[in-house]
Amino acid sequence: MAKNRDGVNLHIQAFLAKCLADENRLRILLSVKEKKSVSTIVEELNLSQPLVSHHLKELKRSLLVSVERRGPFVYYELTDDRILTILEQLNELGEDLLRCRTTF
Amino acid sequence: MAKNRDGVNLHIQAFLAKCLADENRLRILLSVKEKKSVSTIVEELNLSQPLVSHHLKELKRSLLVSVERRGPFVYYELTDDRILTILEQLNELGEDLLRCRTTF
DNA sequence: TAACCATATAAATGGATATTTATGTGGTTA
DNA sequence: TAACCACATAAATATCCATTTATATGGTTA
Repeated sequence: MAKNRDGVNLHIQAFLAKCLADENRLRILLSVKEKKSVSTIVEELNLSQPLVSHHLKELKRSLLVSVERRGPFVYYELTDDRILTILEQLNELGEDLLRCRTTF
Repeated sequence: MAKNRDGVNLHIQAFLAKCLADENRLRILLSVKEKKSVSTIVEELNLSQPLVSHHLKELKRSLLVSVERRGPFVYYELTDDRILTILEQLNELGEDLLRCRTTF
């Protein structure tokens, strides 16, 4: 896999970051910390069903969520909790940056 | 500042993630780990000068880089090293996810 | 099989954003 | 001041992406 001199894969990073770059997708991602059906997510977040399906498809493509069909229901679940840690760090960093800015 | 029940600010997270969601912007971000002038970045990354300026403007807007003018030169530098840690974790997570997928 | 439910997909639309090309601005030096 | 350099900005374009609306698929139950 191609890496630059930092031993880091820009493509992977940008790809995953893209998944985190939309508020609705983030809400869905956080929502499936516990395994949920599509309709449950739709109700919980008050988003249209096709929109939720669309974002879930993206999240699945990024392997951040996994899918399981049970009868007519389809359940989605967060694949790896580390994404939550990363999000927390993004949040903390963002707030610190804002604090510094408004301090000066 | 508005937070959801996870004590987390979706807006900040999505905003910062957007900054990381473009490969060229990532390259620029990593490049200014050491303070550099615009022209240096342009040469180093082989990107057009307006494109680099454009992305630097975005990075500055996100407070991820800081600016300093010295004579005719303008120097940009990473504001906070924590973004590098976050990028490393994104990379590690991404590679692990890929590994799992190709394993099964 | 028909009707129904949950979800996925397609098509259409609007808005954002990456990139290029052209031009402006501000500092420096002759 | 004029010419020049470094950088920023504007305008134009093209691509991508979020969202909506409409429709299809696949499973269930009558």
